[in-house]
Amino acid sequence: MAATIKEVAERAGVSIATVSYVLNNRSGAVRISPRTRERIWRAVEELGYHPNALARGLAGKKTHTVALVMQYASIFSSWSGFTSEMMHGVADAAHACGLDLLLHTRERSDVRAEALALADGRVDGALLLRDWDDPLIDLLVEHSIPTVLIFSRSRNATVPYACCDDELGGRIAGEYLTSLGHRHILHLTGSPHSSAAVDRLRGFQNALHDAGCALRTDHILEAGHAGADFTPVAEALLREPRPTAVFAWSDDVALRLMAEVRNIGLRVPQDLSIIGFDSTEFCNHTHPTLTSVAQDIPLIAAEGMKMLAAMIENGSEEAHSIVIPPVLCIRESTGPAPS
Amino acid sequence: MAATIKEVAERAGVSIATVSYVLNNRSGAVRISPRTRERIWRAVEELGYHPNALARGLAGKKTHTVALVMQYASIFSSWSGFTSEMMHGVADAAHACGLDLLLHTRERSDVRAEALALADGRVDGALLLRDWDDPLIDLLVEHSIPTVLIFSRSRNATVPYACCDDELGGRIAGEYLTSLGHRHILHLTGSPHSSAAVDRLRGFQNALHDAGCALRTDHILEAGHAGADFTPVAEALLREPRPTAVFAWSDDVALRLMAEVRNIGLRVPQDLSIIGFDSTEFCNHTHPTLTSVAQDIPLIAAEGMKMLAAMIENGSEEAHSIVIPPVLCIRESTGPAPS
DNA sequence: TAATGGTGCTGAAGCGTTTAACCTTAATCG
DNA sequence: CGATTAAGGTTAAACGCTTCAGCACCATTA
Repeated sequence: MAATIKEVAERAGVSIATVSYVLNNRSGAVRISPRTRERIWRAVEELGYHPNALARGLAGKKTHTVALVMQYASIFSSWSGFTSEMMHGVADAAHACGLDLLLHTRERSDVRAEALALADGRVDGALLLRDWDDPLIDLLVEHSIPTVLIFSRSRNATVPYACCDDELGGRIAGEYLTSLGHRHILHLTGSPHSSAAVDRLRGFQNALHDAGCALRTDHILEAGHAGADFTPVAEALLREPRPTAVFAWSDDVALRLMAEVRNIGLRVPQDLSIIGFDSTEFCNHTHPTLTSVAQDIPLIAAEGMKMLAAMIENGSEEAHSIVIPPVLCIRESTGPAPS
Repeated sequence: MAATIKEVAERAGVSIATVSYVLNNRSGAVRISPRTRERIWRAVEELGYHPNALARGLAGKKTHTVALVMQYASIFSSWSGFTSEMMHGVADAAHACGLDLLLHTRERSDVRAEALALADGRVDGALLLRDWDDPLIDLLVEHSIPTVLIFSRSRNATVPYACCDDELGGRIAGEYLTSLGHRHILHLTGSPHSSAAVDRLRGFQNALHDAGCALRTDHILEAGHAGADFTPVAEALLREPRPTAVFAWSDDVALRLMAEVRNIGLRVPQDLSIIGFDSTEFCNHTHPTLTSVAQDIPLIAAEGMKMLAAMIENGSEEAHSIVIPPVLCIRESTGPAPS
């Protein structure tokens, strides 16, 4: 259907090889006169030729495509804007690096199959948004597929990552709330498989400990993205000693908490302060607006993509992980502890 | 690096062709004894073999990959959850159809280049989330790439589409607001290049007209997704005759409107009713919760994907567009017109 | 005049599959 | 007993591209 390199060669009256050299501008490898170049480009133009990416990938060794591999379900079912901002960053950076994006959102049940599928030649590398202990990571290394983790640390030293300094983020939240005078604080954490959630918890715990009001075990509740049950949270809010503040590990969770809190009849922030994480755009549009620890999501995503591009280019050497510090973004949902 | 079909053949002691036949289970084409099959599968297992998708695509004629082509910038910069729900639907359906997803989010400046890139052999078809008058559509048809539009009608009869009945959606909003007694209503519309925005406007206009309170021209304001300027909206809200209700063409816009309205000092819904479109999850979490015309985003996305899969399978014949009716979802942001 | 070197190109071998066409062997038939 | 036929494969030509190795030609140089 589409024109092939052969047709271009015929029309320009040269060999296929010559066309290939000109198209890839492999200067130095072989010299081609300006006149011949000119003729070839004209033929390309006239035929509307575009090289076949499959053939190119097969013959050469690069496809200029990377996979974005996500945890299924959990990721697109969240409506916090995290996903959108991340995709934005990833797509931007990929484009800037001249890479195309193949989306992988399979169940994580058949990790081996997923790894094999990723090794089918279509991609030069993989950007992973997965649990930090995901077996897929090691499998990709085995298949020697350049891999970078985003929004998670990596336990495999050969796999670099780009993420927020989540421990610092947790600490920031803790220091801020205690500085407001809060002593009894609830923490809604994420999955224990998420290094981000775990780190935020640890940082938060340390901050509270340093402030002399250690986090109670029964004040740590897991509240993943999706339609998690919030009744334990409601109970904890009313149980003595009643918390006067909540640190939610994500804006997503914070927002759902706000609705819950309204139902109970507590006022934010007079009765209860709430702080989230991510500081996505909609924090400005809730009522009251949501105080949140801000991580630069597009930046982190983009940095991850750039690292991956570099690994693909130069081999996996010298790829160095990157950790971006978060900053506190104070809005209306937090205030002094009630006396 | 990865095992090839050749190695499998050698290990199983058969020819490459035999392996190919067994792997693709092309029964009827050639017969292979159970014992040979068995040996081949064992070799596959032992070598961890997975066919190279590029070679397969080159030799055969299918890649089992489709492109999801989006309007750049506009799409991931929205935080309303539309994008997330759509991606969810698309990813799900693609997986169900055995298709992989290649993401295309280029600028729409170089449409010809984009079309050529889509014709580079990597994809069997394209799912488009674009302006309804986008020149890319016709270009893809020229290149005879199976194409389906989602969330937009198509002006090219050979390109089927899956979308919401947006005109009905507009009508529903109009009938509901007029039934509440509102006579002066503001409409925040989207881009004139979006068939959804245009259709919703038309349906809304018709409904108001039928109710005997035609929509004033100065009560139609464009408010696209991104950081559009809202001062004209603020002005219109205070200008006589003062609107008592607003129909926003998307939840995204409605949410930003709510913040704006709070600044002005109007109460929702006592002073001003607000109705959005999409009824994404966060409508349940705003304060007050947001009344909205609900379209089934994942369903529409999935139907589009299924149509595309069918077109790829059976050729472009008999593909029939699908239009899903929306329903009204009443929450707290709308109420009777103030007397 | 022969050797050397640069210029400008071409031939052909891959890359890993699919698939139409053909080949071999042994059993079956008339 | 020679001809069919079925079973169970194999051969080799694509698919569209990259790239190494060479080759012909002309202009220098020794």
